[in-house]
Amino acid sequence: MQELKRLKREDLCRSMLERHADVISVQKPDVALKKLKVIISAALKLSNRKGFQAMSLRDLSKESGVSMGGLYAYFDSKTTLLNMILTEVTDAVETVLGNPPEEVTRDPITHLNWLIETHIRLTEEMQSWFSFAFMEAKNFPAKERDIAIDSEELTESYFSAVVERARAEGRFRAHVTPLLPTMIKPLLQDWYVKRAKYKRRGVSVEDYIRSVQEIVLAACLPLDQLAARSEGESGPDSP
Amino acid sequence: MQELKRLKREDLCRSMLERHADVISVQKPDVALKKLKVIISAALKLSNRKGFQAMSLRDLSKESGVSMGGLYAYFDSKTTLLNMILTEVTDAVETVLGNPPEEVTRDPITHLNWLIETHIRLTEEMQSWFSFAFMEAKNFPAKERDIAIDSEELTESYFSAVVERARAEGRFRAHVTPLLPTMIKPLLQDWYVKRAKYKRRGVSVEDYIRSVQEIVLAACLPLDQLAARSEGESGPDSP
DNA sequence: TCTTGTCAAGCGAGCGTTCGCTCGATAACT
DNA sequence: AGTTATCGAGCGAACGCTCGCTTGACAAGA
Repeated sequence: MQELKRLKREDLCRSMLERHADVISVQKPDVALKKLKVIISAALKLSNRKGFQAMSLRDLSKESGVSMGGLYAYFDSKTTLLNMILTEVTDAVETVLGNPPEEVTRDPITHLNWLIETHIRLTEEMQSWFSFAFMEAKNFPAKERDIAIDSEELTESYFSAVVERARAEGRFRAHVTPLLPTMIKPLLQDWYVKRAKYKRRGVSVEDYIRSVQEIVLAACLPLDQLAARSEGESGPDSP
Repeated sequence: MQELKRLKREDLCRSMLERHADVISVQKPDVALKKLKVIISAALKLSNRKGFQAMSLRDLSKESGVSMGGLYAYFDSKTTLLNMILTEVTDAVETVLGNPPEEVTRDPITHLNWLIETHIRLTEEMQSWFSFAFMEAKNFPAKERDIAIDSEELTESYFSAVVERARAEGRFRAHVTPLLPTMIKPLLQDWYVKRAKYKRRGVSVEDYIRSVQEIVLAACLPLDQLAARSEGESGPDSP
């Protein structure tokens, strides 16, 4: 989980600053970083409350304490602001899920469990970013919508690859639905999409992770291994 | 599936006409029904393309061929239009899922399979309505958002009830995650939320239904029954 | 030490546009 | 002729975005 430590809001804003240096007119890095953090925090808060489209730049100005003109020192259009946040989220997914620790990849089942856990913990850590990026993606301008879709497909491909490998190595039972990798995604997404519901019901991240892992493994592991697992509850991942 | 037959756009619009007779100023029923159908079809088409908020009433006027003033003979505000469609969707869910045929409810496993199949077929039949109602629900005004949330919880309660019954009757294995009923929902929703993706990949409704049923049953049935099922592929639902 | 010049940074009234919505005029029936 | 249905120009408000102006920190010149 050490990668998740690097994903604090400050680091993400620093990365945004570098990536979009051409449209950000503020020169002094410490001033720019401090104010960008305020702006992004306000943008996430407002657009999580009522959606990105419905968030007016006047709302954002009031919430962040930065004037209308001041905002445009950090982006050249509202769509660019969308793009900046979106890029940071999709980059985080690729960085974190695409670089599993070496010891995890030795066993495909361990790898599968790691992907599930890490994805949920990542979306937990960056909950407002993910809500922002994917909940209303279909209403984005074409280019930004494609970024969101590509990111989703990339995530699915990580699951497809590890499922395919487990199948090839004979670690799964004879019949596993070919839609399994696709269907893992909605299970993971529900954690940040319906976050309020789970909070209200007192479901912890750990409960949720374990539950998704159980459902996924129940759908693909050989039956004798399922039996062994349910006897030694909370047993190790690797055989 | 005979209930689904009743859910044609014409019937839904007729129902809307009755339910909102107080705000619809057009008197002649046949004229009103015909025009309402055109308006609703256009509204669903446009808001599925770019979201309800982003759909302006001028867009709707142009798409439907009804003037701005003409539209206001059928609703007194844009929010009322939202409410009219939303109410029809949630009502359809309640009517269809809440009234299973008697022969289905005898066995809880059969009932569970029926709920999964019927929910997916319902959302297939009314795909644009469901996208409209739930994809951007969190950006709705408070009252309409609550309607959408209540409808979701009602759906979940149907699954909770049948899962609880199966558990009580000893039809499930010893350990089943308590989050199972909650997690069925995102699996069902993915069918209309990511409809374009499944279409592109050539996944049929039947494939999808079977896949969800497999995953859900694998998570709760006793292991020996799972073994029996996988031998006699496409076996009957009841033992 | 004090004055003055400079310029990045920030401000907010105001631009053109589009929004949801209204209403008096007109058209189409009975 | 009288009722019902439809129209679309027009309203005030709010939108994304701009631009002339103010501010404040800092360094050079006296």
